[in-house]
Amino acid sequence: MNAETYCIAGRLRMLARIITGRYNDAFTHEGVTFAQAGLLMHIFAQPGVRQAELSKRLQIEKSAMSRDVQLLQKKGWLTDNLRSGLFLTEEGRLLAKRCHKIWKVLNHQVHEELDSDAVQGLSIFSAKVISLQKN
Amino acid sequence: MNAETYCIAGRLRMLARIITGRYNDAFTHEGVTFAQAGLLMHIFAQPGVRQAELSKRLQIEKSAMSRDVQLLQKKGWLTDNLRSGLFLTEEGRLLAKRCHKIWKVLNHQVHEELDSDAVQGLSIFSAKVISLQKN
DNA sequence: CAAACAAAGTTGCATATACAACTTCTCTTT
DNA sequence: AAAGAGAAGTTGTATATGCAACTTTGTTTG
Repeated sequence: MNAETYCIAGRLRMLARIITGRYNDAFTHEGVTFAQAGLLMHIFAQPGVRQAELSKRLQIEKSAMSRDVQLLQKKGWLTDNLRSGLFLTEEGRLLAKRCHKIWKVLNHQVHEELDSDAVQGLSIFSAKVISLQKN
Repeated sequence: MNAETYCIAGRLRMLARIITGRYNDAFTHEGVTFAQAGLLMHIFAQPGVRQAELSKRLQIEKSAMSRDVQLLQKKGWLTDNLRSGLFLTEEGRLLAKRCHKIWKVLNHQVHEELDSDAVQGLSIFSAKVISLQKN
């Protein structure tokens, strides 16, 4: 390992921009961003989940989460009362299912393109960051 | 390596949020975000650099870059003509130097906290993504 | 029960980011 | 030099994100 310490934050942010772009492309024809699709899939998998729970799990600030879910609701994918658990509308459920299909194929493709060393590299990094996080 | 393929984009975005928060904290008392500090340091290191060049290097969309540099200018850290290369004002140079001191210490701390396996994991991942990018 | 407190959610404000469309700049070729 | 092409930069519009302050909701306790 060389002594030249590159910027962890800068690198991560750049990678997130690159990969987010790739995922966004895959979802454009459904009219959603990756961030929206991700939330929809989380809510689909756990109907009634609270904002606070998603906020912790995804490490998104609660006010950002509040606005994200308001947007999903405005688009007609979430039922009315956002304060007592999140539930998909029928339209939201259908969309979430289509997103999941897209995601599954795409994520598999990306895993293959990056090869297992790269993916494992990210896993190791991720595990370490998360382990420090929980303190 | 297990068969359960986690979401590369989701993971990266979460990590970027976590680490960005950490870096932002370190820069708050200078009144800059990490993103701003990073740009200042790049421009300090390469006076006269073009937006297009930074845009490619950091993989930030050109319109986003345009607004980022406009903000730096509004804050008094960049000289007038943004279309013919970016130059720091005296105030900008002083700030960039202070940011670099902060960054150096912080980035070193983070490298140590994460240990070399984690950092190397990110390097491997990063190298692979960037190699695919250049096609 | 009522006041106090804590947790959850929202809103004001600011920044970071992308895509599409437009403008400006630069260079080449005639 | 005029025209055209392509690169660079900007602007309109929308989303994603964070911090601080506020409101609402739920729990604890005197």
